[in-house]
Amino acid sequence: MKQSKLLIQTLRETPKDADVVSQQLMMRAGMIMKLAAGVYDYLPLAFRSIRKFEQIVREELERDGCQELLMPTVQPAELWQESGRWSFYGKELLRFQDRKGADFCLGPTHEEVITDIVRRNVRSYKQLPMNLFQIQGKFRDEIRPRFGLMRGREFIMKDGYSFHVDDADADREYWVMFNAYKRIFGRLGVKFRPVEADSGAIGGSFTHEFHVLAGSGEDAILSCDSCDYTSNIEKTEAPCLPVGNHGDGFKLKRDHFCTPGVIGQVEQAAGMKDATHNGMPLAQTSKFFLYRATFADESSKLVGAVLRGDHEVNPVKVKNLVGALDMEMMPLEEAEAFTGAKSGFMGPVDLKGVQMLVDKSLQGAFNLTCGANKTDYHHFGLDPARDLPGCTLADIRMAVEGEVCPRCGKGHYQAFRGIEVGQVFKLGIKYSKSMGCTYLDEQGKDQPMVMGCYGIGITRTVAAVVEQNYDKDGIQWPWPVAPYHVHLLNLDPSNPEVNEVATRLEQELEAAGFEVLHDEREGMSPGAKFKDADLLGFPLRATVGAKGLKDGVVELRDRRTKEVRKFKPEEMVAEVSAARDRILQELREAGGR
RNA sequence: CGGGGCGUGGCUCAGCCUGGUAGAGCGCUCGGUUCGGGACCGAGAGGUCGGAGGUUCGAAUCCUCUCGCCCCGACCA
Repeated sequence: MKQSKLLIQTLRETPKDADVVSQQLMMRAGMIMKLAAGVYDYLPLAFRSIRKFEQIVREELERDGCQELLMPTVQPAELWQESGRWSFYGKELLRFQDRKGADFCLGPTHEEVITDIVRRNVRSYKQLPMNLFQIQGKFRDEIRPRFGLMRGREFIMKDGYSFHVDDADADREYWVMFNAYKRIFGRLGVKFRPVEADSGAIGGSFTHEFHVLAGSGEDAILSCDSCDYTSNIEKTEAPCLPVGNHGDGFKLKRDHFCTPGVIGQVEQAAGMKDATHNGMPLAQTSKFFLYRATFADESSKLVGAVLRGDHEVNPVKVKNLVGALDMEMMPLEEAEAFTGAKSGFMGPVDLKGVQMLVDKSLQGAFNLTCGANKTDYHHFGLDPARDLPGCTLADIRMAVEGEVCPRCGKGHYQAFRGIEVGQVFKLGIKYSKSMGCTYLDEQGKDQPMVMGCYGIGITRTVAAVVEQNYDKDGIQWPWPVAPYHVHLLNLDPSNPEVNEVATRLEQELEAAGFEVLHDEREGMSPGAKFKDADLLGFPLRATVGAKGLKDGVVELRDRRTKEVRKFKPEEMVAEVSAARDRILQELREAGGR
């Protein structure tokens, strides 16, 4: 490919609204352009990388017998009403009407459509299992799109769905997909981790997210340094860390103390072992949160969470524990009206109609302090077991880096940041049941199919690859998803000899199966071409110039190691092949973990 | 949704406070000199100053409304 004909405009300056590295570099490299908030053009170079990654995904999924199909982006409301999600899916679902006033939406995901397809085409257990996938544009009207391709509103996704006769077979397929995903991300040569994740209240089954590790990742991951327990912090099991009870084992009766000004000092207070404040010992504080949880049947209830003062509540755990569909903190004014105390003096005692959850690190604790639900007063001597009848003891806190892993009891949590690029999920019969996707079993009885779903964010993965592969000069594409393999720089295109050699090398390399971008643009200084080549970041850069040819040599440079080799033009194909083999070998060794 | 900021040529931005001929650098076109890490000279093309309304002799600039974009927040009871 001749670069003079390529649709590309590299930028010397960073566009001002690009806030993450992948977005900055891909915009500067002329790969993507922003069309609207969270909506991007994928220009030819980016599209090549996208297509290459899609191809990897296809190959690995087809190895496991998955079938590719393509569903429409526009979906009728009826299907969503059938599954019940038309009303539950929030504002992320972009809805609109056609000229007749019929409701439609842009598909953010395709459970409804695929379930409809399968229920109309599959009747017998003999046809199962079946695993179908598509690669397609999705639209989710995010509250706040950001981070370029990593959190766009429109993006390309691989979504796959499997259908099974029973739970056991769905579980089997889950692990088949789990391993397929490990191969897929392994082939990219990026550092990634499969991560145990929150599966939400529905189904309650297990799920893994696949994360590409990158400092700019939106998700926090904790990984045990001894066993292989790795999980999203939303889900990470927190070890039980009981407080030593204050008061030498004397269980005090609960009483309240005037403590004006003790607000928002829980953290500090908890750190001061023997400190007192207005006569109130602060060694053992508790903190308290009030939530309103809403459920699938549109009912709602109040939920209270009680934790050690120095611990952080994990709202996802609280939400799942009560089985809520959605949960939010009670607005301050409402909470003040409900408890009768100003912020800083609310507490869990004697609140009616509140499901009370107590973090398990408070098991056996007594003599705790807590808000007294009376402004300027705190209780001292709180004993959850005694004072909070009907409370549930559970893990509701956020685990923290460095804590002992409760799974193996030996290792400690290490923290990572990750970009979620894939997820495998067991759906169960949520959709097949509500939408009547059934099969006839061997007894001729109607049974709902058990489903699994499997997603990979294609465009997000490509961005994540960039997040993990760049230096100050530009991108460093891993071979498998590089837009081109070789950037052939023709430094003197007006020099007939140089031009002849460069053109011949382009043809030879392409004949040998390499993808070559030949920079034969005229009137550009060598420096400018080098800068552009670094920015675009193809794995290999071949240089042909008058200066080199005078000595009978051309050059090959590795974008990553910056190693340069000089040799005769006729050795180019062999040199590129050798470099490719070496790069792919290193990639295999680095792949996976 | 709450708070803050920004909309001026393809990109980065100045001009606005204090109203009076729309600017710079990069990029683009043409000519020339250069030519191994973003060269230089000269000549050009390209802008309803996001949009609407208002104030004024006169608005990129002041006022009102509106649209778009960006950032922060939306867990410490």
